[in-house]
Amino acid sequence: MKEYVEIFKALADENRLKILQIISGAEHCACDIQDQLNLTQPTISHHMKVLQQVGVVNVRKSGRWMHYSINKEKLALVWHFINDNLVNNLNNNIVVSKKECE
Amino acid sequence: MKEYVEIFKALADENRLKILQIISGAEHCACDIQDQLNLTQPTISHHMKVLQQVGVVNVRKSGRWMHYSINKEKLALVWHFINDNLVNNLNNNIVVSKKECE
DNA sequence: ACAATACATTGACGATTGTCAATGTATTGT
DNA sequence: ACAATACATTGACAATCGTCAATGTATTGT
Repeated sequence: MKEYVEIFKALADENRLKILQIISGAEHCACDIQDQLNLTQPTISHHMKVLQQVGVVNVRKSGRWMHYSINKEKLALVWHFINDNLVNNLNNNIVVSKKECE
Repeated sequence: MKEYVEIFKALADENRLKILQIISGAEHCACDIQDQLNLTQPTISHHMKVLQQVGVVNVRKSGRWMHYSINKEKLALVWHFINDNLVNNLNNNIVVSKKECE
């Protein structure tokens, strides 16, 4: 579960969500991302590292360029986590004795 | 989109995820949640406020008790946001001129 | 070899966050 | 009316986070 906490932390930033939207259509290089966001290069680099570390983006290095793309499988896991654990509660938790509050 | 940033911030905490799991099975009061997490009452109160404000939990007051439950519709929206905007990119973004990086 | 390019790393800063102790506010039972 | 209960609010603190300027590291083209 701590894994999902880290993923949600990575998603909990407007600029990182924008980055994911940018690369969700097609693979993009870091310079490309920088052109579309009003941020410095080190900041972009930092955000890409965060997104990589939690596994929601894939990286492909080619010469001087780093090409980033969405890791759909990872995001699908997040998708399932929300659905199974929070919405539908598939892990039918042994409800620890509910108090008599009404 | 900023709305989803706030929701992901709310989900980006281990104790708040635990709270959501606890109430995902059935409605629970705050004291019930406190019994299952090793946190003080003010901290629980704070977390519940965060979860309420972004709309992922519903509240029902009955006398001295506050009864919390999952807002499934809201979580379904999060679920769709990830799927439509990040994984499948349904809002086919007008790809701003990709540079000639290869 | 050298300059230019694409990106990473470091260090610093203000801002935000999770937590708690102390205190406040309704509501219930006697 | 009064004590007890369930929860909210306030204020404080350490820790984390987003950002940038400065600098470092590969890689390419000349």
